[in-house]
Amino acid sequence: MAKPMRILLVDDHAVVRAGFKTLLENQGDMSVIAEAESGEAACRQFIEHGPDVVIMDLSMPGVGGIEAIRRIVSRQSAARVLVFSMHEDTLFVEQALQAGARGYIGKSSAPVVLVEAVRQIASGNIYIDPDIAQRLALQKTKGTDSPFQALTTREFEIVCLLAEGLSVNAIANRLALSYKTVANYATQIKSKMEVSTTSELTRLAIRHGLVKA
Amino acid sequence: MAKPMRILLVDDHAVVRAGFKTLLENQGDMSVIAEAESGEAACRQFIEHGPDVVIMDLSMPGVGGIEAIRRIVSRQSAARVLVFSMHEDTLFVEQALQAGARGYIGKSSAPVVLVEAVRQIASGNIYIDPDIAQRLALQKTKGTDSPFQALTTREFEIVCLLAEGLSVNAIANRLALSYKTVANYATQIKSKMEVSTTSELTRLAIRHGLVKA
DNA sequence: GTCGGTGTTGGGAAGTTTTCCCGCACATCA
DNA sequence: TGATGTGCGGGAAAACTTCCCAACACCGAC
Repeated sequence: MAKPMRILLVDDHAVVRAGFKTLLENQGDMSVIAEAESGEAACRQFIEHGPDVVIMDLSMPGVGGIEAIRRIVSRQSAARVLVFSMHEDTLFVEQALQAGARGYIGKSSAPVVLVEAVRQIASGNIYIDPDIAQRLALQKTKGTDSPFQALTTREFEIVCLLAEGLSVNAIANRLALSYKTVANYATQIKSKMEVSTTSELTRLAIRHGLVKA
Repeated sequence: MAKPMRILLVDDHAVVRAGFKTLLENQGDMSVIAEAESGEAACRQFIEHGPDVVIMDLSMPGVGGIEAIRRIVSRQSAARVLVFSMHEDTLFVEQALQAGARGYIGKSSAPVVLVEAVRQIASGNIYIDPDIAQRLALQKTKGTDSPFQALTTREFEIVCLLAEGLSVNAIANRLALSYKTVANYATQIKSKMEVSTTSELTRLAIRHGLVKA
């Protein structure tokens, strides 16, 4: 038998990590060699351990999952990152893949799908939950109506944080950007979304599933 | 050894269920006898199996976890429900306990806490994640159950308009007040509600049904 | 390869909003 | 008949927003 796959598990949720770890290691050929509970920690662990596969939750405090993927992939373009996310909104899928993720599975995926996805990605393939892939394809064919699709990656990232209630300053801090940059983005986003207050933006984001109420 | 605890696992997230199941069954004296992925299914499974403990996620599509707890407890007031939730917002904790939950642990709880919580609840005790319990107690000493009840009439009026997306200026106009007055109210409201951004306030208002998303 | 388009990052300056502190009016209630 | 709570708003400083601009990287087109 080949040597076990070396997996880095990233989720801010300790109980979920523990569950995953048990689940994966029960496969026999998978080994969770490191865990991280933030984007920053994920980058550090990635550099230190060079895992075969990274399993990454998107919604984490601090630098979010998308940004973590971006950092990891920019350092090591062959990195194999599997996103495991609570949101199945196709907007997040697109953003994650654009950031360099090799796979995406959602909260309603069957456990066997997680394992299968890890295997596929470890072999260098790309794996997207069939359900999600189908929806994504469907949306692509008929164009779509979410106003948020007009946003760039950065804009999307910022609108999520804004809608979650972070201040411009807090966002600048989290993303390591100048306060001015974030403020400018915020203005631009409101203009693109055709709203004038942060409150309207928040409600729009909630309606479109970018954040929960 | 006593016969194993019979557990009903409720989470709309199949992979998380699988992880939990493995984790719990590794304890030796816990057995997941049924799973459900919606509030409705949870009620049916509860009636059918009469588990010793129900582990319930709150955020589920359709009838949410809170409503499921309410239904289960109304049918069987001795039911032992442990809430395991992504949100650690005390609003949810209060709602869950009020609905009849016997325990609450959050996303950042250690795995050992989940196991401990299950044991405590199975023995008829109540278990709340210490961190959360502390925050809850703190809030109780200085607050009421619906945070918006602490607001005066005028404040309430203004918070509704703010959450609907009106600017301070627009509100001043509509209510024929000085914009200074409204701005001062807005500040005071945020302080009372313990939020720092309008976005947080909006989400709070939506969660409490003051406005629709 | 150069060119233009687009995305990202931020400075400058002016304008607007927020915040904090204060005072006044008025009603209610002990 | 004060004490208190509520409604209202001014002043000043701090913070934020907006608009306009510039540099840089990257990518596709010619």
